[in-house]
Amino acid sequence: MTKVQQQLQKAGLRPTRQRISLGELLFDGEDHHVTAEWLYERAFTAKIPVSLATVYNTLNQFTQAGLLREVTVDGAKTYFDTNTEHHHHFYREEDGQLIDIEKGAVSIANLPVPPEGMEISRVSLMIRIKPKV
Amino acid sequence: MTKVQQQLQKAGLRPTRQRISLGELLFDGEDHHVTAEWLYERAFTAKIPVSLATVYNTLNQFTQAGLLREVTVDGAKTYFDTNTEHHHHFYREEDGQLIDIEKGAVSIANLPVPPEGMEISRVSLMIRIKPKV
DNA sequence: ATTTGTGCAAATCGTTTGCATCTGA
DNA sequence: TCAGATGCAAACGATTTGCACAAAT
Repeated sequence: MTKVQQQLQKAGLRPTRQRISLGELLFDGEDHHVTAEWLYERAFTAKIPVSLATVYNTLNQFTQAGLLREVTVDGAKTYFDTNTEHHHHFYREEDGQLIDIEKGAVSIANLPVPPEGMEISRVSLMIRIKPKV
Repeated sequence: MTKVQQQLQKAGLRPTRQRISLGELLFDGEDHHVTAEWLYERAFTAKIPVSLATVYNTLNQFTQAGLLREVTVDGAKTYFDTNTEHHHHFYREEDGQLIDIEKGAVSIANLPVPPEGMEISRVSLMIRIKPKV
């Protein structure tokens, strides 16, 4: 039983062909920031027969299971980050790529107090970058 | 000539009925975070005949002209902020409302250095909040 | 008179869903 | 066996666009 299969099992997800295959593409030890579309194409070139709908479903399930973290950028696309630790991103405006910011490379001083009766759920910092002129 | 008309003129936008009306709704001295849909309904109840497409177009033009600032939150909706100064937001997860964070209430220590050949274009901090349990 | 804006409906994009069919435990 | 997963195509919601008509300079 592969590592991916174990992860799926622990998450209560049936280790089906497509979930295992997609899992293998995603969890190869590196950090990835993928869109559904990207993963779909990647699977296609890897000769893994899977539909786009299933890729979406699978990404959402993986996210629910805590295997991925959803990152929303501009409007449009949603990224899924294989690095599920809390961290921030650079966002390259030219091509829409996300780049991790090393944990600890930034710190936010004196977080503002949330309004009465509210508590902070998540803090996200996004640094948009563009080519120097 | 009203204030809004002057703003439009300065921005090189023809002061048409709908632009003036929408401008009046937006720039009433308070800060607003509006969605196209919201403004459309607001205009409707204010008996301003305008189509949703025109609301979108107008918001985009105002944004280009620097009269508004676009704020993207989750996926889906885009907000337009009448406060065009650089500032951050609380985001209420329960109802999707944006709340300004007073300028100077937060500070980000040691911003990370962008990758080679890149420069920072914009830094945005979004603090998601939820009701205390 | 010319240029620019507006309204409508159709088009687009990313994403989700309904449903019949398959598949893993 | 049989709940749960997959594929497809159709449904979706937010936003944009093409084009005929209307209004501003």
